[in-house]
Amino acid sequence: MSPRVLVVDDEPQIVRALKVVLREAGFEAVPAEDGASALDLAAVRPPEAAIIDLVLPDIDGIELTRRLREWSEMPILVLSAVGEEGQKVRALEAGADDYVTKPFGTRELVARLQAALRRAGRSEQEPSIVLDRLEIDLAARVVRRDGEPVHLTPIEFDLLRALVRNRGRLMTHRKLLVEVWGPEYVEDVQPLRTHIARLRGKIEPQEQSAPRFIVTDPGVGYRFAG
Amino acid sequence: MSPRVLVVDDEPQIVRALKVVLREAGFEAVPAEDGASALDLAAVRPPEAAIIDLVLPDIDGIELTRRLREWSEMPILVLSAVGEEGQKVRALEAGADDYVTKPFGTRELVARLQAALRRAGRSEQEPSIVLDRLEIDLAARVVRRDGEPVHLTPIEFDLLRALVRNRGRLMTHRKLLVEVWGPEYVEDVQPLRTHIARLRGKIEPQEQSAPRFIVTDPGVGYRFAG
DNA sequence: CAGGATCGTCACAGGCTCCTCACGCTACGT
DNA sequence: ACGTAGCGTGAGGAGCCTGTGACGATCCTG
Repeated sequence: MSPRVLVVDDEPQIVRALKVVLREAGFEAVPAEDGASALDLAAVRPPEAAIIDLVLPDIDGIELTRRLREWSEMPILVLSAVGEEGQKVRALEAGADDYVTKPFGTRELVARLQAALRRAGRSEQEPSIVLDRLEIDLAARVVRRDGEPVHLTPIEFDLLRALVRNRGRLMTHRKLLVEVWGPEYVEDVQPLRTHIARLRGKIEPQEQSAPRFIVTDPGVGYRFAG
Repeated sequence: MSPRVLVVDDEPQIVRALKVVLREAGFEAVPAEDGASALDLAAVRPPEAAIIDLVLPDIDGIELTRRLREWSEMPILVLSAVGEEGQKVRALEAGADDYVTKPFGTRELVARLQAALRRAGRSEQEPSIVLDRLEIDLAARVVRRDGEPVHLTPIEFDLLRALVRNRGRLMTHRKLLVEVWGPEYVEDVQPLRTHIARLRGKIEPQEQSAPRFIVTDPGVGYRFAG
């Protein structure tokens, strides 16, 4: 079952274009041509996300955003034509998750939609993990060892989070570098090593011995033992 | 024990549908088919919340809302058919927490119900916190140090509240800026720093030392030590 | 066994974030 | 008009985070 995306726009060609784009990206577009029918559709069978044009025949996109936000936390993207950028702040205040100016690339739109969905799914509830005497609360960004809070630097925590989110699975150097530093740092393996070392020094139970949590996979990457 | 929700409606099919939906969402539905029996049921064993149809055999939903409000602060959702939107204001004035127009999606209804319960749980009792010699009463918007009231400016108090509501957890610069200043100020970290400094000056026990309450997480944000 | 590749560790220097403080602006009440 | 409260801004300095490069250890391979 592909995720449903409510598309609210009164220009048929835009709706048609979005339908195609979304289908290719694995979404099902649910079209609505004005605010009232959008609210009805969303009420009867709430979609996973919504793309809303700023200008609609009845109420404007911002008002529609506000109405949906009254009861739903679904990701909402607002579309606008050029020259309407001034509305951006108001749209975000009303609860929109992102604001896209026409003309937009279809790939950009899909990317933004997926990013919003990822954020929504993630904020739900990050897992809190306890093993041995190590305690990791990703949401609170807190790590404890033997009950005592351990201070981690930003990179150290992001690294640990990337590993823990995929615990049991192998994380290649490449994946870790992209996730923590960004795509342009794919080559810089040495800093990664250094930070892994520092992280181990803070969370591994005993010095001078085989790591319990962060295991090295020589030539490939690291994995968090879950 | 799942929370009990009073469902007042004289149409058996609606009641049956709501029963199923609520059970799936972790609630127990307590059905009543008219206002009189609803009042009886609520009096005998008060539910956590109520969903009331606008049209009932004896008294109307608004009157029932008013009667319940005389002694209860439970969240109340009023249902109405299309064309009855004019009643919305009256329902809210009578003390309803939300107003849902049929046809409604089951997930929307549940979302609104949960939102209302969240609001109720929050306003009911904003945590009043005492640690060391600091006392914070969020509901009363009062802060004391050693029993003496401390004056906080609006921004300072909102900042403290955002931190205290999430105490123990890290609040990123971004989150604090959105919560206190609004989404359009996401970038303005320096003012945040300044106000944190002023706030610390007013509530931290000793000058010239490591903060006891508002702890800095370098590169990420702040957290309130709870 | 020899060579090479990968990895862990360490000290260090640069840079960035943060705190503090003084100042100017605005809104508001006297 | 004047004073005050609340707020944002910028400079300056301290402290911490981070990347770097070198070195030794380990493992694999030929």
